[in-house]
Amino acid sequence: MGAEPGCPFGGLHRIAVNSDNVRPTTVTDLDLAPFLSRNPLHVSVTVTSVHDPSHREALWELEDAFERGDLISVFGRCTVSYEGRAASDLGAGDRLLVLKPDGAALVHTDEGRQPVNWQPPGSEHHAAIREGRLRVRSTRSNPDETLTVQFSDVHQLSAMAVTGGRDLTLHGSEEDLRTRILDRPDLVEPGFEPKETERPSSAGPMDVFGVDADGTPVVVELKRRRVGPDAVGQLARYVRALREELGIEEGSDDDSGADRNETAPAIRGILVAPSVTDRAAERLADRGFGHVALDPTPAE
Amino acid sequence: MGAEPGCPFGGLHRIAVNSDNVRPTTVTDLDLAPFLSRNPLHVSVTVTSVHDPSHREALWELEDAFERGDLISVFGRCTVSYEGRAASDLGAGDRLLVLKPDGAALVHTDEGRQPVNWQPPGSEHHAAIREGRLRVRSTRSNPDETLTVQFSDVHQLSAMAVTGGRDLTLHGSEEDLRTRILDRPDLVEPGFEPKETERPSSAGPMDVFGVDADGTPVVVELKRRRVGPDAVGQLARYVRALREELGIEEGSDDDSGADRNETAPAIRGILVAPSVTDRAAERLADRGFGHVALDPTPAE
DNA sequence: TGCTCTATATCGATC
DNA sequence: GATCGATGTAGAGCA
Repeated sequence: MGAEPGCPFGGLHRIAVNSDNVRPTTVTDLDLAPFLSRNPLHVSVTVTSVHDPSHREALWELEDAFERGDLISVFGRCTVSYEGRAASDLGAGDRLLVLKPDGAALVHTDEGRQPVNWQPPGSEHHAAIREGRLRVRSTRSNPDETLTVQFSDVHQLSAMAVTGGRDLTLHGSEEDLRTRILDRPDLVEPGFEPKETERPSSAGPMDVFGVDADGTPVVVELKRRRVGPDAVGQLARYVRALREELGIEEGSDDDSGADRNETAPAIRGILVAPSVTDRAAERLADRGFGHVALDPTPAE
Repeated sequence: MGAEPGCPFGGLHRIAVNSDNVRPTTVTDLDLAPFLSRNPLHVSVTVTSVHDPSHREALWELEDAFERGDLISVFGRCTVSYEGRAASDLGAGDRLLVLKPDGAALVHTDEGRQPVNWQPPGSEHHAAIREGRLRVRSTRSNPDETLTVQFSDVHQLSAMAVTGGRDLTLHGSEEDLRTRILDRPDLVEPGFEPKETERPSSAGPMDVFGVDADGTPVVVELKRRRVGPDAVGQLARYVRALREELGIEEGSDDDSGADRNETAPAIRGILVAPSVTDRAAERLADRGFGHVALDPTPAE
């Protein structure tokens, strides 16, 4: 690249000064805009970036990025307020605001996997300058919710045109567990025969419905990980619904397990999960349900 | 600010050229490092930013930012793989990687509130150059999990030292609902008297325990929003546990509601929530429980 | 650490 | 749009 005498990089690149904070912005495109241009730094075809922009600059860049459908990242000092299903306020601090073209908005601090405030996809982003601050507002309806981020300082704003590559392949989900059991029903118990998946009932669809070696109906509930009492309740609802549907007399529902064998429920329930908590095990025993320890994917 | 003849901004600011992609990097600090320095753009005391850096530059900046405990944002083209409780792979594409000093890592595409891949806080970030790509790896134990992001191109890397402002005040939570009920027990029903919150039981702590106008024990389950059948099951567990604990004969647990009044349970259950689903309403009726429609915060 | 439960949960399928 | 169940749920509180 060519360098002029006394200013080695004065040729292709421009340096603009923000009047309010006297910081440089470098522009690498080739157009010869006026010297004190506020144009942003275009570092490549896909990324736009400005450093310590004035609110006005930041506003322009945001609106352009909205227009382009860019993925946007803003570092800055801001306050955040949310009002909707709940309401929250967050005092001034340095944070990262991420704005997505699908309407999602995320406010991240330096801690936590979860954003401290957010707005789900489908929201609408708007930017404006109000009372000397850059205000970014994201709103949605049903439910009506508003997220407002007010920047006193924008340290860094970047926007990238994102293309493709959204095809995540995930292994080890509950679906893998179902596949595994349908492939090898004996993993549930010898003689188990799956008849139907997602079989409808008044309590909702059950994961796997089948019969055991004796021909007794079996409801199987699948969980990809260690489960608590709620999963037992879910299985119980399916079993109860099926009993009602088939007009089968209910087994005793109390804790007098002495005559469990005599009053064995005409429909069995089996919970398939890697493991269960103590409380869940108790409830399984109360209900007369079985537990099969099984992972979504085979151990190595 | 002073401008030298022929190069108006050659004084305080340096422009460095990356040998591999011939793009400028501006440095605004005042130290007089060698001309072709690879130093990043320090736009303020708190933010570091580099544009289209070489992998080596990006690596240096990442390691410095890790050292400083910065909040980091990286735009670039990358592949992502995860292995742990489950496993996943994601092909090449433009994404945003956020690295937090508490160990959290987030990979965001242009869609969704949720990161496409992530690592929770407590993980350890490591960066390296492998096979011509910049590899950022985040690992944790218990469970053992690894997230690997491999950049073929880094478009933009920013890091910010984040300070303070983590005190979120949230209103409209279940705690608000509890406060509201303790303040005005008549909102549950006239004559209701709260006795205890978080009262322990073998099924876990119940939200509110009290007595009604007749002195009958009442278990109150609170939900801040519309609820499904799971909440009824939860309430039922508390009521059952309390019956057992107090040695009270169980009310009938089936659907023969004809003699509901005669065998009325000696312990009542009330679900307080803005509304309930149809299925939940059925189960409430089955169990003989009540429902009180109430919001966490009063309607305007 | 393990267990239980909440969440502005989010997300997808299904009706 | 409402409902229901899965999630690599995350996160908090407590034993």
